[in-house]
This record gives sequence, structure tokens and C-alpha cells, in this order.
Amino acid sequence: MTRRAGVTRQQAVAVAADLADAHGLEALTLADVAAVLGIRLPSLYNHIDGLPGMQRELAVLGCRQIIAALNRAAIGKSSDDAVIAVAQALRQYALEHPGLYAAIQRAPAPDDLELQQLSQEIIGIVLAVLQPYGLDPESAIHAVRGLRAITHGFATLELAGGFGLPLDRDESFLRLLRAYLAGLRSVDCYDSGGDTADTA
Amino acid sequence: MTRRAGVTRQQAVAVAADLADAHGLEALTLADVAAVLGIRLPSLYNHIDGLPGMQRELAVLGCRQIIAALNRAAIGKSSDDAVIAVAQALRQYALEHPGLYAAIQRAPAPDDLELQQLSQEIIGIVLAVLQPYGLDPESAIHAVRGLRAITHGFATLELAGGFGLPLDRDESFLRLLRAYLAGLRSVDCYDSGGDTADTA
DNA sequence: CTTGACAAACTAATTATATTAGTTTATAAT
DNA sequence: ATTATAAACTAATATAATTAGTTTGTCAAG
Repeated sequence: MTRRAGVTRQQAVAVAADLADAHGLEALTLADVAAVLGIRLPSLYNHIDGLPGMQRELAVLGCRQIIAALNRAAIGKSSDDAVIAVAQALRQYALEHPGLYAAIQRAPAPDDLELQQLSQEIIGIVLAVLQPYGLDPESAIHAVRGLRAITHGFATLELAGGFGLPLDRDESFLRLLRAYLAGLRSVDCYDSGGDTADTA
Repeated sequence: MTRRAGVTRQQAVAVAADLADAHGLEALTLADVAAVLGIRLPSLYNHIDGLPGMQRELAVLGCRQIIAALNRAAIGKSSDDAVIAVAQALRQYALEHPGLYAAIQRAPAPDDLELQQLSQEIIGIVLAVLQPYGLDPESAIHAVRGLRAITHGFATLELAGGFGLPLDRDESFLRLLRAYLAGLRSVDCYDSGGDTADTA
């Protein structure tokens, strides 16, 4: 199976992932990857389809790892606990793997079914965790979008060094999630204006 | 003042802004900017300090435009209306100027006082608009972080094509904001568990 | 009106990266 | 042993950024 005892695609992608997480996705070069692997740059093309191909590989890897992390986080929890755990896991993943996280932030190509399916799987986990809230299908999608925006926005601002003040970021995130979930249960976000009901 | 009737820095930055908004910040090259201006690439260095310098210029321009847009949006509104208007304005700016918006998403250099002050100004507007909620200083900062995360996250996911389903995005955003603001008024996001007070 | 200073353009050269084309070679399977 | 091929290689090309050094148009001072 292994010819020449040489480099495998998995190895190349793993090296690229490490470099991207360490120095940022935008600083990732195939030249560096080849150097770490101990081969010449053009030899990399035996394993991956250029820089765009490598970035796609990183997106696939990132999605798989995120799916695993979210599933792990959701086990044995329900309702608010589950939602918060999943959101925390996603934020933590982004902070620990900024390069891979950045790699998944581009829409998959229209013909890239594998990557599209992986993206869907992530959304599916969030949807599942929102089940106990008893939202109608449309509201559930709005809620998934809301949670994704909250988590993605918070994590990327954090990564960009956007929170300068010395105030605990963990608590900011928790308060944000709690406020949103509390609001989700109230009804006044489901119609355009005044309050129509107050509980449930 | 104008030598050679040549290119000015403002012109160069304006061209770069257009290109970045049209094709993405990562696709912006000084070579393209020079070509549009009708000069050779090295001549650009008479006006801007290389690619990093140009990106900083774009960040400054973006901040100024955002500050103007947010101030305009907040005029004559208060409370929820004002917060929602500001958030909508920020989202709209990001959608209309994706290149400039991306340029402001890197933390300013520690010695770049001008850019730091502009960032602060944006935060100041959000803080001001949250005044009517009567939050204590620490809670106000948490709330600013929450609003920034919500708006930034939603807009960047939108830009990345992250919302695939044919469900109105304007409504998703509005619901998200309403839910958060409703939650902000409730107290259960200010301490770890049960409710301690109810108004304030 | 001349002239000198300088900003702003230029050419030339270097470096880095990605990419393609074509060649060599080690090894697994026959 | 032979052979097919994956996986390495060298060589060459294109693009971009950047630096160095040179030329030149224009403004202002004499």
C-alpha cells in the first residue's frame, strides 16, 4: 500500500493543519508544508490538488473534528445544558484550532457533496439539541441561525483580539447564551411588535 | 500641493477599497491597484507602506464609514429601536462592504493609536445605545460583547454563504436580536442559577 | 525666466510562492 | 527477474511583493 515509504496525504494534511493552527490559515504555504515533510514543493502535488485542494482538505478535517467534539459535548445533557455545552464546545474548538476553524468558513463548492454533507451534519447537531424547545420547523431554523451567529461571532471576535478589556470572556459568553435562551422561551420575538402572551 | 498631477494616497485607497469589496480582501493585490491607477507597482510605494500598510488604510476607512453609519442609524431612536437600528446598520455595512469589513477584523497594532481609537469609538456607540437598559458597568460590557458577537457572527456567516436554506435572513436576524434583548431584560443571565431580583 | 529641490514616477533586480511539464526511481505485484 | 506505477525529483514559468537606484515633471525661490 505504501509506496516508497513516502509521505501520505493524511500526513501532509496533518502538517498543514498544525501550521495553520500555529500561524494562521492565511500564512499557510505549501512550501512550508513540503519543508516540514522533507520533500520538495512539487512533490506535494502527488498528494493534494494545490493550495485550494489543501484548504478543502483542512475544511473536511475541521468539520469531522467539530462533529466529534459537538457530539461528545451533547452526551447526557438536555435542554439549556445541552445547548450551552454544544456552544461552548464549538467556541473551544475555534480557539484551539483557529486554522482549521477558519478553513471551514468558506461555503463548499456547489459540487462538493462531501463537504456540504459535513456542514449539514453540524447544523443537524444544533437542531437536535434544540428539539426540547418545541419550536415549529421554521422557528427552529431561525434559532439554529441565531446560535450559530452567536457562537461564531463570539469566537472569531475573541480570536481576532477584539475583546480588549480585562473582563472574563467565559462569563461574557455564558451571559450571552443565557440571555438568548431566555429570550427564545419568551414569545415576543416571534411577532413584529408588542407582547401578546407572557409565559411558555 | 499636487505634484505631477499624479495619484494621491486617497485615490489609491479608494481603488483598493473597491477591489476588496468586489473580489474579497484576500484577493486584493497591489499589482491590481496599480494597474487600475495606471501606474507601475513600485510607484505605489510612494503613497502607501506596502500591502500591510494598505490593509491598515482600509481598516481606517472602514472604521470611519462604520462610525458614520452607526451614528446615522441611532439618531432619533431609543431603547430596543436604537439597538436594533444600530445592529441592522452594522450588518448592512458588512454586507455592502465585505472587503472593508474584513479589513477591520484584525486587532490594531499595539502602537497604532489612531486605529485603536476608532475601534473604541464603535464600541462607544454601542455602549451609548445600551444606556437606557440601566446596566451596571460590568454588565454593560458583557452586553456590548454580546451584541457585537451577534451582529458580527450573523453578518460573516451570511457573507460566507453559510445560510443555505431559503428562509428570510432579515427575519432570522430580527428574531435573534429580539430574543437577546428580551433576555437582557430578564435577570437570569446575571447570576449562575436562580433569580434574585426582577426589575431594575 | 531660470534653476534647484523634491515628490512621484520609472526601470531593474531579488525573493517567495504556486504551478506545470517532464524525468527518474524505488517498490509492490506478477 | 521484470514491469508498472506511485512518488519522488529537476527544470521552467508566472505572479506578487519588495528594495534599490534613477529619471523627471512641477513648484517655488531667486
